[in-house]
Amino acid sequence: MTETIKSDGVRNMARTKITDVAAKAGVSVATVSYVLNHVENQTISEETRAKVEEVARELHYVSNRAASSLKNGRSNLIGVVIPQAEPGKEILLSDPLYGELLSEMEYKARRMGYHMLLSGLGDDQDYSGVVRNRLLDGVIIVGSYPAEHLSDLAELHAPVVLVDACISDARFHELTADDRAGGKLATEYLIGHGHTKIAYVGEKSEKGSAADKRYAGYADALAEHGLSLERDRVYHGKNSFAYGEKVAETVLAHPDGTTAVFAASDILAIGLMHGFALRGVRVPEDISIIGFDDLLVSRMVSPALTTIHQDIAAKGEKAVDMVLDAMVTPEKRQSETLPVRLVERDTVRRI
Amino acid sequence: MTETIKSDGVRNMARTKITDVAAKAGVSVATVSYVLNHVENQTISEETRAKVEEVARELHYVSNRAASSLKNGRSNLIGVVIPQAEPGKEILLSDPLYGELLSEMEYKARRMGYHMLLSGLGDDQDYSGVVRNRLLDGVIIVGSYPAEHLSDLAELHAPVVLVDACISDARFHELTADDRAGGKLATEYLIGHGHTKIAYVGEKSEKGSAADKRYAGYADALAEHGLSLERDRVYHGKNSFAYGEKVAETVLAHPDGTTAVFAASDILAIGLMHGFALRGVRVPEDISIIGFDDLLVSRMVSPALTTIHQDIAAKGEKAVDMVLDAMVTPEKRQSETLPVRLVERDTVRRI
DNA sequence: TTGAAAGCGCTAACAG
DNA sequence: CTGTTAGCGCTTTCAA
Repeated sequence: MTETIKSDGVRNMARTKITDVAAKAGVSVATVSYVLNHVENQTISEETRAKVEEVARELHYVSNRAASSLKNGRSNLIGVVIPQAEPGKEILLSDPLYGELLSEMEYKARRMGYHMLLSGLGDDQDYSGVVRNRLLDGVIIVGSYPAEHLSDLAELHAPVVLVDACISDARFHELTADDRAGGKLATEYLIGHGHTKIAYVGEKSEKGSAADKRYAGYADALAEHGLSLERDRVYHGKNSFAYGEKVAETVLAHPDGTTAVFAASDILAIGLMHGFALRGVRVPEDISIIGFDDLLVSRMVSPALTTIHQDIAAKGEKAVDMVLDAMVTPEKRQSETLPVRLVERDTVRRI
Repeated sequence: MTETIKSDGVRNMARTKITDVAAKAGVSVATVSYVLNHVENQTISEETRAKVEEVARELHYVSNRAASSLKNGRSNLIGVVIPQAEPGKEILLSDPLYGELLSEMEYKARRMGYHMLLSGLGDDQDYSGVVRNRLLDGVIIVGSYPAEHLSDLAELHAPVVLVDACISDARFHELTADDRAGGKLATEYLIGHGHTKIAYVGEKSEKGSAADKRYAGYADALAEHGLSLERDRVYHGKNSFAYGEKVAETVLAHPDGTTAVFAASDILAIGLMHGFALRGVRVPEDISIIGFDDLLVSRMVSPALTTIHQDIAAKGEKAVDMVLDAMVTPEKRQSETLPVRLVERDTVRRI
């Protein structure tokens, strides 16, 4: 390793490269490559192998992935995209759900020998350029993606897994929770506790989105139990704590009263709880509430939130499994729906 | 773009490359490179420039970063490391703080033309191999990093910014919040509200860590106000909701009573609140509590948590600024301490 | 069982 | 103002 001056004037240790290892070990670069990459069908004498490995260790050799990527077109990189709520702001910020999901994906990817490239995405932006530029081996998109750029994604060589996407598109693999069943479960639980004046609070969102399916489940349950879906008990807004807090007032103002709320996400439910508390309305004594997601924080609020649990850890891990599988069998389209279940805590009372 | 069969048998569209653009535009590859990279000091006729840009667009040309990285040794990639709490589990999972921080860093990096490589890290692992393998241009390490591998990091060509690190090491740039001042501020606020029996709950952690400095601030405030630091009012445990919930009982069991708690993190404070609620102890009527961090969730709990605010968004943005600056002026060591401030909400009462 | 050598696509020094 | 060309470090085919 000799001291060199780079053209930009930065003083740098020249990196050990495969030729250095080859020279010191007295073999060719090919042999070094074979040994270090554990190339199958390439028989190497035990002696040579040991020698190469020893020298590589001695020289602290680390391969240059730019070179191998250039050669073989792969990057060992999975791109994870979390589209942004607001243009230019907040990516995973607004909902802790994303942090939990990401965390799991990163851990799984790492165990499988991949790294994770994390990106937010503005409303109108296209990710396919990044995929090509960085030679990403696979892509996971969480949430919605601008419809006008879906085709560009589809033309990529890299498999794309859509997690909780609004659209169902045969060109992509998809992973969701059983949102409709969960919405139904939540609503039936309220009905089972004697509630009939049940409000729905959820994100105003595209057809086919998770929120939309949760709403459908709400409608299913009402219909099945002979309750009519009253439009004025349905509140649509942003999927945020702030909106929940704000809409609490509107919910309380319903002329006929409301005894229970199904919030389509925990973050909304927690906002509602806060809004109720602000107005001296007690949960669950005065009004019951059930959420959806089972965030880590949902058991931290007081009272602890009754909610529909989705296994976020499993979702993150599964998403990575799916891209990796798709890299091996690109022709097989994968579509998975993860089960949900009810978690009884303290925000619903029997009336 | 012709259809090719790769050696692995995968059918693939051959990528448009710079030679394709050059050929179609009737110029050399050098010219294309100059135009597309906006190379300074390289005067290109407006006509040529326009032609090249047009052709590049027509052909949907996207450069191959493996090739440029190989050539110039840079990746336009910033590595962000979040050491794991438990070996093999939970990276940013346990504390929503990380999600907020990450989010900001990613957004800033993206605006600056970089991508973010996110990694967790086991207790004994070394990141320097990744930095060399991926030619990372800069590294941000959040939290603690295994001391035995610090030297490897220091030898890298890439600048390293330690965010909230335990150690202060001249070989690295560092970014922290003013934890000690914050700890003092919190404790003084309690004292100012008439409290004298003030407990401290915080993570048992290394000397020099954020938690340690917050504790020092607590001690400062007590000393300055003539209160003695009673060891049996100091509770050390894991920085988690669960520990806060559990330790609530111990805090309440103090023979002389405790009227206020300074929790060294919001996640602990919220755990404590929950633990108190479980035991029918009201906040702030029966016991006051103040936290540290001002997480998004801290205003979501009821009552909303009084806490020391640190500007997590600013911290994330600053961290990225610092690595980018360090890439330009590697010789200048940067060390920044961000201010904190008190946010009065509803968990401390005057006695 | 090993080695020689041809690129992968791009940048930038240098020549024109 | 534009083009030629020598690599960057690695993988892999083919020959020995």
